[in-house]
Amino acid sequence: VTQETQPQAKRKSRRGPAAAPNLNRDVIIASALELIDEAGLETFSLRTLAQKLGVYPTAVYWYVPNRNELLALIVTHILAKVQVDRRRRAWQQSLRDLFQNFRSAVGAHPNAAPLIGTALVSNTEMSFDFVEHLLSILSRAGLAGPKLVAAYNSVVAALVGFVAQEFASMPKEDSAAWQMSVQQRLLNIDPETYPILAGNLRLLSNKAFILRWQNGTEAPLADSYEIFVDIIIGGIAAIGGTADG
Amino acid sequence: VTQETQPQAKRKSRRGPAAAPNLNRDVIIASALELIDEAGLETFSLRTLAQKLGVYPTAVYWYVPNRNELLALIVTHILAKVQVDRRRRAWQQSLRDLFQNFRSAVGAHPNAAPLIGTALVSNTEMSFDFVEHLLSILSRAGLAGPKLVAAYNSVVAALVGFVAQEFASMPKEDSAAWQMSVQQRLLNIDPETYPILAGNLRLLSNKAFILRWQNGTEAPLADSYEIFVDIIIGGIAAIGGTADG
DNA sequence: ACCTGAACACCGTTCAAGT
DNA sequence: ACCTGAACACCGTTCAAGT
Repeated sequence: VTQETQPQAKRKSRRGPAAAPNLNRDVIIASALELIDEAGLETFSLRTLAQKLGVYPTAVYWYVPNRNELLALIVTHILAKVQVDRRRRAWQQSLRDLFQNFRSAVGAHPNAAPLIGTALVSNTEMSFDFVEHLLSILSRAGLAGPKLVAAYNSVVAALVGFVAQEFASMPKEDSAAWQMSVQQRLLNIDPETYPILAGNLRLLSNKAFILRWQNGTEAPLADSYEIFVDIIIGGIAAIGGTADG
Repeated sequence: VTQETQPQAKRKSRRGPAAAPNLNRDVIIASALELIDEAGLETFSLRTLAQKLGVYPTAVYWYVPNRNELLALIVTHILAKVQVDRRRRAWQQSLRDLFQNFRSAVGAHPNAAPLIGTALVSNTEMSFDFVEHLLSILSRAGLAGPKLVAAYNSVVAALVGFVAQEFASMPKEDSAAWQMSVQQRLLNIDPETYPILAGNLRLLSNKAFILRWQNGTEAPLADSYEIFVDIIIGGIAAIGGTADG
């Protein structure tokens, strides 16, 4: 039953034996990301990737140590699009741009969003350019010492937290029945026990975490994100000034 | 070769045939969480869970529709510990408590932290108590309309973003070689190209995202978290006041 | 150096069958 | 109602072998 998984036959039938695979890391990463973009993370496997590449599954192991490392490489690839522009402007504007760039980069590959939250955290491949850029912004905000560290962690947490959740795939996004049930539960809320929720139901429905049935691809949270950035900037400004931690 | 996976024999040999499994949702969730706490998410499977329960893997399906739903139930179980206290105090203090409670709840099961980021987002099982509680805090902060929605999203993003990352497991936490390599890379940083990073290396090493080699279990980010909460509170106060969105 | 090919030890999930 | 038991269609990863 291994006949179906013989990629060589496919490749030869298409291009003839002269068409060497010419595999390499970039091709693997690009193909993997295409698969994830098209079909999502759940269906992604090294075997479907190999099939797309016209290669045996084990061939990938020549360029990538294992599946997890491949996923980390994909995250690096996605976040490489987060430009670090060195124009000297107000730190608020620089931070605003960073937030927008980050959201754009992740939003370009929403199906890969769940990877950001876990893989960025300790990405050795991640260039220090990002780190230095963020630190310089916060320094310009008047932060130093422990407050600088805390603000750095805060911004990273904020970036990842919002965007990863915004584009996180809903459990059964395709199921109309599930979407209906979420909406039904919201409509049946008791205004006595949940007055504020009931009073703002129209504003919150499908526009707030936990209370939505579509993710950022179909129902973007751009407005909330801008205010989110305002909150972070305002908060940093509030703790700034005295730089003694 | 299915002899090894016959749990009935084990059960009988221990307790005799009278010892019925008495399976139910709570037992399954508790056992699953124990396995995750002990061995991590990577090794967790419905088959190891069934083995622990002394039951065939398929028996679990009587109580849980599938693996993903089980993981969602586990998240709900963990976050149920986030107490909603209805004492009327300054909104700042209520928000501070919420952040601390959330971090404690997730920190009690760090290996399950990656689940929080993706599963909370659309958890239908999640009680509306949490939502109403957060909305009431933000109302007391003077927010209404679109700003209320945005602040709600911001707090959820902040809660999940920081804590999920703080407790996210490092790629090869057990590997001393990997830890050394991270530290080496940091020590070899060029102070010319990365002046701020180099100048704050001692403060940042193992205490900042991307620049650490241990997660929150071994190297908690409690100090950063407190300042993070200050930033969020300060930012909400800054956008508050005028409640017209 | 780079890829094939077979094999190992797993998975989640289904379905029919038992009790 | 609740669980067994077998089976299906997958996985990631290893290792030896080819070229």
